[in-house]
Amino acid sequence: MQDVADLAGVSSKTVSRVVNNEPKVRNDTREKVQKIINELNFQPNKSAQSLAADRSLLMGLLYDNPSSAYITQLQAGVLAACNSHGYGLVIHPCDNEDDALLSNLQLLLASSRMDGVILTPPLTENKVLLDYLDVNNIPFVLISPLDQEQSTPLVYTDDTLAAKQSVQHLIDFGHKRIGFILGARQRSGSEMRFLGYKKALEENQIAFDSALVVEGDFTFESGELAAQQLLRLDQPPTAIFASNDYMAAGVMKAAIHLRISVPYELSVCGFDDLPVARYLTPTLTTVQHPVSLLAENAGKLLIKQLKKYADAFELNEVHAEVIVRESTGPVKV
Amino acid sequence: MQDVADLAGVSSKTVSRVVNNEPKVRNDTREKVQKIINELNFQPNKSAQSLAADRSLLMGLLYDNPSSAYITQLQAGVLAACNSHGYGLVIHPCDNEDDALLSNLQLLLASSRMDGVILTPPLTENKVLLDYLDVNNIPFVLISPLDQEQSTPLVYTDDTLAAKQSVQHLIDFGHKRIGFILGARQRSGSEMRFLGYKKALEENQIAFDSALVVEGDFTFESGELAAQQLLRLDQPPTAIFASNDYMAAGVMKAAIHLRISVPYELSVCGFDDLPVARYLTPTLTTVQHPVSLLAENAGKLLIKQLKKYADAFELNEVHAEVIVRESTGPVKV
DNA sequence: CACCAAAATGTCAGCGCTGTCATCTTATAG
DNA sequence: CTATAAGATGACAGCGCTGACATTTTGGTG
Repeated sequence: MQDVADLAGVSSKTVSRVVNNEPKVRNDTREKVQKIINELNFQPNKSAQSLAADRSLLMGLLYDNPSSAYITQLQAGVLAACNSHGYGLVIHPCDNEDDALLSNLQLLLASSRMDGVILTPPLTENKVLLDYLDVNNIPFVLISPLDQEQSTPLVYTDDTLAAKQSVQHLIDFGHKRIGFILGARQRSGSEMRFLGYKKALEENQIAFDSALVVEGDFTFESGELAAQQLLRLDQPPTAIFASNDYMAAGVMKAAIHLRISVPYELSVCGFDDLPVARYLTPTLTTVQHPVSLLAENAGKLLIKQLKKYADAFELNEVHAEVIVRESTGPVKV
Repeated sequence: MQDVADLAGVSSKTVSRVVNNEPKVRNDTREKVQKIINELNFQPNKSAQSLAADRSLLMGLLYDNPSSAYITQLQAGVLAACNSHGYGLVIHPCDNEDDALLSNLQLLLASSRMDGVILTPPLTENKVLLDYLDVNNIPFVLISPLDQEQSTPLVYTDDTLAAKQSVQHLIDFGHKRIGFILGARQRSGSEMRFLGYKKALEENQIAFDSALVVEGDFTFESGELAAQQLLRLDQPPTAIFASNDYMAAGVMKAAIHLRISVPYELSVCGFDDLPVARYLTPTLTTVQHPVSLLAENAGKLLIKQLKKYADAFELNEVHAEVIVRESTGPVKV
């Protein structure tokens, strides 16, 4: 830093100002310094910055999610936000059911001194955890919490619209009896996806039939059970919309065992576009969740809270998209 | 730290010595100080440590792997090693084919100042990268590199044995014509798995038939193509061993399309125990790769290099295990 | 018990940066 | 053209720790 200062003919403090994007630096000075910084490829020493400014320049990403595909997308998104703003990322897989969760976290916070954290479901509903963060004044951002009306900073996608669109896709194929498998109650997506299902029916003047709605909990097994229940109805559905891909995979298994051919006798639609969707036979029509983008926005939102002189971010709304593959087709005549 | 020193009646330097596990501290002093540390729940300030000692206490985990399941296991293992030794983890997904890989990495190293890195395939074969690390004196550990005889610190599992065992499992079911789908050439596992296959045949006096060996590249699609080729032989195999689960999933798809029932007419065996193995119908017999343990050992090995006063680790050999599920069964009579 | 080397402990500067506050420069009003 | 405030820059201490070196303590020796 002193090299830069000398070459630019300013004090190291001014270089610091430029590095930290502080105001009250004349534009030509800023440019001059920035030029030298680029030339010398100067990178501020993170440890020194942290020590002097008493902030770690670290953010934590806490998750308790069985889906590794979800996790890697999450990480990729948050990393993108971190990298472009000089933040480091501390990842922390945890177990929401574990009583020691909080004490583990305290240890982690004590040793890493993270400036803020990002929480994903189901941690977003963990009152004890949220209270702890509140009390200790640790800024946080929630990704897809159940309650999206709260005042806490949060990001989420409009699953309702996405679900509606994919049910519409089924309706366009002529389906009228469409089964729906609910997700775990405590996840925000569950309710929204169900709502989208109902909206699609409504818009197409198809009567809602509660017999066609079965509970699930996002696991493969629950999908299989739910499908068995649906397919044994007197008037079984011609299409099933599962609230996630694991349950859709379960539906496929049930169909195979009942010798029901997908998509000729039954259309199946999932949600999330997990890798498994591509490996099933037939491949699964599903909804691509922009997890990575969501996570990036969460990261930016957090940085905005942390930085004194943050750039303004436009956190565009993120859209989910229906991916049509082989598991959906016209209703059997 | 000063609090601890005062309470223990020693200088802060001695506390530092205890914290860093340095020798030349009398045992009773060490215990006394450690007791106060525990009581006060003292955590050394990482930034100050890094700044003063000129090391970041950070290690990097570099990977370019499409499988998110692999990645999360990897991370879990390395994190375990890091957490128990006061190290932080910087994760860095990268693209081995990208020409900018090195320059990105230089940036990363410049900003995070990682003390060492862990590389996974295929980065383990990237000469440019390895040279760069060598030249810049950045310690590294390789996970499952192609060449396990080199002098670089590395960890790997004995895929040969695991493959041999699962082929034995097929032979025990009475299979004699067993197809084998090779993995990508440049991955260490490919050759070892093939070797295990050949060894199993040999030990059971089954003649090796090159017509039963088909190339693949670890992708779903290549598995499907390979299976089509195998199943259209005049004397098709009664079992197929695929070098990973994605290809095994492709085999299942090919079987479904050719109306060959698994496991009644064809047994299928995968490798890696990826999540998809559980979601296929029938569920897939495969080999569980102890990736997490492997990664933990890699982390420990790296720390050993980095720490001046490292504890000694016993890096026990890690064993892969055959997981028998539904996709394998007795040969059809 | 004096002596000495080795072991144990302490002293203190300084790692590279930022916060605080002092100083200098500029723009604007009168 | 001066007065004044706001804007821009600089000087310097100190963040919490460790490395180098100084000092004290210990235990073994003759």
